[in-house]
Amino acid sequence: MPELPEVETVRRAMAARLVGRTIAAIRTTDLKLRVPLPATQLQDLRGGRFVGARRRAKFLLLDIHDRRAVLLHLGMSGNLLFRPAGQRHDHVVFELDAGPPLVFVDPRRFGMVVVLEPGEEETCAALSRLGIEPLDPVFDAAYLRDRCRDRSRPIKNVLMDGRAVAGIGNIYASEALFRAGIRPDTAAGRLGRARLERLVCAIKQVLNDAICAGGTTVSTYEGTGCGGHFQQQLAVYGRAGDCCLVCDRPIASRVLAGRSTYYCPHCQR
DNA sequence: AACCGCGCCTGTTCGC
DNA sequence: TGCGAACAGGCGCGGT
Repeated sequence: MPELPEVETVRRAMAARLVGRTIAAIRTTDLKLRVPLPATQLQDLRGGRFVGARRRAKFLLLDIHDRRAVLLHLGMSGNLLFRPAGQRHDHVVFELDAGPPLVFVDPRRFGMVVVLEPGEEETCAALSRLGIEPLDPVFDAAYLRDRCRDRSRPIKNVLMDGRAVAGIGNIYASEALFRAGIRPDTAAGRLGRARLERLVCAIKQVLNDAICAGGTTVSTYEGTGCGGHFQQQLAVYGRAGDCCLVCDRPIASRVLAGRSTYYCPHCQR
């Protein structure tokens, strides 16, 4: 599922291949995604030229020359692909002035595509609720400690709460906690400065490693173009019952905040 | 106010 | 073998 590293991978692909292209035509389906597709607003983008590709948490912003922007969320099965359109689950098709069209594909329809008019980004509710970026230098142990202070909820829930730090999903929360040697169900408020320092380090490291690998490819998400290969570096996610790569004992799993969580009961305390 | 649990979706996997 | 149930999950919302 697309989390921060996967969205960043798509962003880079858009920066390389989409920026500079002009929209020749747009086609949309009638199917409702997370919100209904704004068919008319999308049609009105015809003639617009893409001038930038940005990421905020798991949101993508494709900037148009006239200060409008296309705001996308890949949900859990969304993708942006340069290829001929017409397949099942193709929801939005951007015909371009050169090359194959850009297609927004999303089988499970948890994704979102909206058009932001000039200035609308600043007032956009979905974006304004977001916490800070985990790869931003302002995300440090002091910040995380502030978000954990007096909290009894599990640390994994804090990491997954986009209002604190945005873009970490289920895969990378599990992986970062493993790298930091912290049990996912540890009450956030019980973590001291040293452990939070380690956790912040582990989060940045695992996200950067995954971005370098082009993201994680799983059954529901093949990545953009050739797809990422971070799944080869997963230490705990999806490995319940398998041997821990460090201590050889079995990886455990349990549900936290309604999400499967994987950890090594021996390496994580 | 904080936080948990639910529902939205569909493709895949599992058990009977 | 074939079918339905369970599961996957980001996120907003409603209830506690």
